[in-house]
Amino acid sequence: MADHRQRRKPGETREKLMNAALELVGKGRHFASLGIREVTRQAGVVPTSFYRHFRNMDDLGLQLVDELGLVLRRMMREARGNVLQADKLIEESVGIFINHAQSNRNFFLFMAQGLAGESRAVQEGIRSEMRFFASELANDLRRLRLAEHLSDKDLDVTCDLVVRTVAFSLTDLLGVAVEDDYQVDQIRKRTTHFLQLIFVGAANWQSDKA
Amino acid sequence: MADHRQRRKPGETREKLMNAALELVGKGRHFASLGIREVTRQAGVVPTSFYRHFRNMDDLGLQLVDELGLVLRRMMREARGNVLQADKLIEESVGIFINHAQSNRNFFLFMAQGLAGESRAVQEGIRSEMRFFASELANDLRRLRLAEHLSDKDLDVTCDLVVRTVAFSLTDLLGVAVEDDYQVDQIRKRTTHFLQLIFVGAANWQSDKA
DNA sequence: CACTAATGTGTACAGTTGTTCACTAATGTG
DNA sequence: CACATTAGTGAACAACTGTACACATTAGTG
Repeated sequence: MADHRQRRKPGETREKLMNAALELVGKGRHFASLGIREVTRQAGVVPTSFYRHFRNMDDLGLQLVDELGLVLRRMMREARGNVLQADKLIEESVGIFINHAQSNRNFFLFMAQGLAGESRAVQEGIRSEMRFFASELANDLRRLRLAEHLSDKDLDVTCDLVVRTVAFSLTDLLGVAVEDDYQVDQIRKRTTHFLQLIFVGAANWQSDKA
Repeated sequence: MADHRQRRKPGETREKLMNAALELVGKGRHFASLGIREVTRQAGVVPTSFYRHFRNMDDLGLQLVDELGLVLRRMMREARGNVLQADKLIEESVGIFINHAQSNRNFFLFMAQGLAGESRAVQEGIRSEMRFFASELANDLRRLRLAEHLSDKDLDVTCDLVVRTVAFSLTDLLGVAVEDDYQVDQIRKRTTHFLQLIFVGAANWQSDKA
């Protein structure tokens, strides 16, 4: 009777559910411990609605990974547009990365969790996104003529290490409050230091190889 | 009547419970998603026994972190004893690390999960273990006169990066089957390559700073 | 050897979970 | 505009959850 079930935009509930999961992750919960009822409750939706959009929680996780890919691509685009001088490349990139990580906090939290998560598929998806990211980075470095003395393989390893290092910094960043400027700045400096160390290593690689 | 409740060695059930949790983690479950009943079932113990040893699952996690510390210390001791020549230092250390990671698989799996886990305390505990590990590594490098041109701070950052890199490799390693020799060897080579890159960077650090 | 603290057990209960089902409203297609 | 499809709802269920309680057994103490 007083039944105001109304369908608004298509896919709206789907988004609400995905956001709800991210919100719970943002509140400190681990994705692997979330239940269907919990997510639907947070989304303000009846439990059965879940099945209209996802087969189970793993499925939801997979679709989150897809969206994560979009976030990463946006970040790359911005980095490519804003990094002008090569000498400030590292500082600027780290800055952009930290900004994105802060404004998409829950997404990156989900990513950090998923790396050692319980769904093999989600794990593989995130790894795949990281590989893509690394290969794009390698392209950029080639394009900017910043890695001319490195073999393809060595460049690949270097970029992989860079991406891993940044991903690990992510877990530092997500462990401190967004408004804790001091700590955030510490992480920024340390991450920059890491990357500089790696690039110095890459720059001196061949010669030391003998 | 036929009530064979018997107390064997003290702390035996405690161990059984901790092992049970690790076993479940080893089977692909995420620690954050484990329940008390589930763990006690796996341990072959009645649910109420759990409370004799732990206040809740977080508490169990914390105690696992403590044991993890012991495992890491054992690994360090072995590395210190077996790494003879400085020129093979990286290869040998990576080898020892991989061996330990394989034979204490579930422990390291737990560690990898806990880094982005749901209990802040566990997270902090693991981080603390990693810091300790890094500082010990710094001591060793100093002792071996392998980092004489680096400031304390730069050495600290370098060792931190090394530990993070190895920890990340851990997640690669735990993602492949123990008996998949080819993949394990790939990971070993890649990790070695990472560390060499970092050490080349460290060796050329000051000069490039200017 | 008696006694106390520690440990293990069985039962119980209220709350939550995932999932199914039949039903209804809105949407977009022809 | 009829109609099939999609999306949302509520009630129901059996299975499982964490936790509390009273009780039984053991270990180690003096």
